[in-house]
Amino acid sequence: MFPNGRVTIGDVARTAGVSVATVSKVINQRHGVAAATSERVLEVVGQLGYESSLVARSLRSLRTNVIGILVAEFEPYSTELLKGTSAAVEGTGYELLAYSGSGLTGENAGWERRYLARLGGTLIDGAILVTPTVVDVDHDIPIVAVDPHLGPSALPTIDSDSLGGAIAATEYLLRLGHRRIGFLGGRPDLDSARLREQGFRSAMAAAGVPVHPELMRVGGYRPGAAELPARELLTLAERPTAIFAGNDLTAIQTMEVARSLGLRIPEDLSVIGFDNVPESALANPPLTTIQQPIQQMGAEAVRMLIDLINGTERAPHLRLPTSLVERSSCRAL
Amino acid sequence: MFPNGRVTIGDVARTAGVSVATVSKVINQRHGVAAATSERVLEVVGQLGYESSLVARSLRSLRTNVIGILVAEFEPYSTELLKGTSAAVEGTGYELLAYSGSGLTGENAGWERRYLARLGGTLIDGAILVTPTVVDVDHDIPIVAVDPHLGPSALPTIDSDSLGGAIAATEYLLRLGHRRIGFLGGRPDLDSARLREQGFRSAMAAAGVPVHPELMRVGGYRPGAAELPARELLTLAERPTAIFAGNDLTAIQTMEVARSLGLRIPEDLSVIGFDNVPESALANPPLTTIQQPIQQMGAEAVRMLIDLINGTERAPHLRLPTSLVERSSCRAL
DNA sequence: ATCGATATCGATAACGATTTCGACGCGCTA
DNA sequence: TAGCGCGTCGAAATCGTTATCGATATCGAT
Repeated sequence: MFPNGRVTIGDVARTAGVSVATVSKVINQRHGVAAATSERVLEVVGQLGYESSLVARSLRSLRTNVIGILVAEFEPYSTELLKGTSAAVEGTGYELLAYSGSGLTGENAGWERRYLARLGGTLIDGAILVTPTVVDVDHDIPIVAVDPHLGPSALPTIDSDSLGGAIAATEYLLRLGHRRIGFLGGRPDLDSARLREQGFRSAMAAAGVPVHPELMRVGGYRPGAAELPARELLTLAERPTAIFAGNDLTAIQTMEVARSLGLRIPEDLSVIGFDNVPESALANPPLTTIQQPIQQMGAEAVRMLIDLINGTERAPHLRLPTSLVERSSCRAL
Repeated sequence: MFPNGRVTIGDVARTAGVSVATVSKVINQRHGVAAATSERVLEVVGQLGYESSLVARSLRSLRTNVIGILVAEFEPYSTELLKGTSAAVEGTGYELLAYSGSGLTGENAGWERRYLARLGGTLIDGAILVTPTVVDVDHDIPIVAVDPHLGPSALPTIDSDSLGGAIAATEYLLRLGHRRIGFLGGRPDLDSARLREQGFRSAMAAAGVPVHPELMRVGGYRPGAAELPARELLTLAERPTAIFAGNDLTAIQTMEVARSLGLRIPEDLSVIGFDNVPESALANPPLTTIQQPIQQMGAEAVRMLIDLINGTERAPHLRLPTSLVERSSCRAL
């Protein structure tokens, strides 16, 4: 019926015998249009199956009722977060748009800035940044950071008690009799990674156990990034009896490397992770780890962001508790 | 520096002392601009940190190098799929945009059509529809359906061997000695749900075991939707000794209902699911289920879609195998 | 009958980008 | 010297929508 395939506001206007402007008003429920006209327009809209283009709309106007969540890639942590945000957005009138770039890895830090710019004037009314590589962005729109970058953040943030969790994990290994404990850190630019290392060190110090520099490695949070340091750690002349990994992905990779080296878990090596993503229960053996309430963090991020959009003020920082979940990857020495 | 906060192509043009058109040509590497000019423009682009707006660009032109994946909500199945697509998109030059609406539930079938329209002329070059509620859409852009709707689909589709998987699940329960087996179906408009029921029936028939109509219920795939039918099934005068659930979410809910009714699993009731999402291993007890290669399905969807966009032809239907994974939710009678 | 207040409506300018096409300068040839 | 072709560049149209604001119609009051 229409040459383009797409039916535009112009088509509706022509069919209904009114102007484009009037149709726009009807759609957006602005006042200043007669009830009869409005009804006629709405009928045509229904007949033609017109839907206003999000792209064109967002180019012109300010509100889109869409909130964006920016992740580097969809790995277990960010998808867990996505589940939480998805559930929380239900019934709020907002829609969720998740954006992930390819090749946004390691070297090109600050990609969120570029993406926020690319998303343009406002495809989105606000954004959630997951494990951002920046501490600040031009506040064109409200932004909430989950698991924020190092340093005093200008952004409202949500994280979990990494310090306490790391202490709990370390004390757990200590209690099992381990003394030679390897530490496989996370993305070094993340506040959470620093706190986890700090928690590890302080728990070790409190127990009077020295930490050997050779046992401190950095794994990064990306899938694949932990393989090399894990291998280095496990082929040391004097191998650690336990490894505390900065996140579950790293821990799972460590177990794979260990197995490829002929080590049995937990008999020859204990491994503890951090996050408690669902995959950890699938690992072989099931991973003992520190749980973060990831989905809840996502939900809180949404609530905070919407409050920010609406101008309702709220505490700009929220820290949720962590807890130990014991499975089968650790054993007393 | 710039009133708007955002730096536009116009700002770049003005600063570089050229026209907007020239800047556009430089950005898009069109020929017809002198090397010296090009260099100067690129320098200004760098200085100002200009990024072209995806919104404005997509309004005017055809390609965006973004592919969209439309899901009703981010539950375990669709997020698993997301992981697969995310990994597959890496290195292809495409970016991934996941869109989920709120309140897109049950009653408003055909929401994909509206969304595809809303996404406009082309914010995206192609789309992946996950468990769509429609069998067909206006092919404005290439589209691939994962776990498609009932009926002969005009769309290229990807699914897994639901029939074979359901037969395997049923035979497994039969082998354990169960005869009175309840079936908790999935979204009835999905081809996979129909095939799973069909597989169940045919395996039962092959074993000469009658299926009682009172033991056939429909759960739906949504979180929360299975509670009522599960309760009905478990409070029957003559309770089933085993339940085959149409997907893992349903199975997990069934186990929760069972526990709330004081039933122990697997002592009093065996439960088997379908999908093998990571959450199933976290369930209590860990769920025995039929595995679909969900992430692989996502990866194949991306490959197929990109081939479609590029015009490279490919088989329009792909079916991946399923397999049984035994955990602890089933027991011999 | 005329005026002015109030509703209703539409022409038009943005929004930020891409693309077409004509203008311009320059060197070369007839 | 006039004409032609070529390489560069920019003015302007366009995409679909919303916001502004002037134009028209309606109607009660004087």
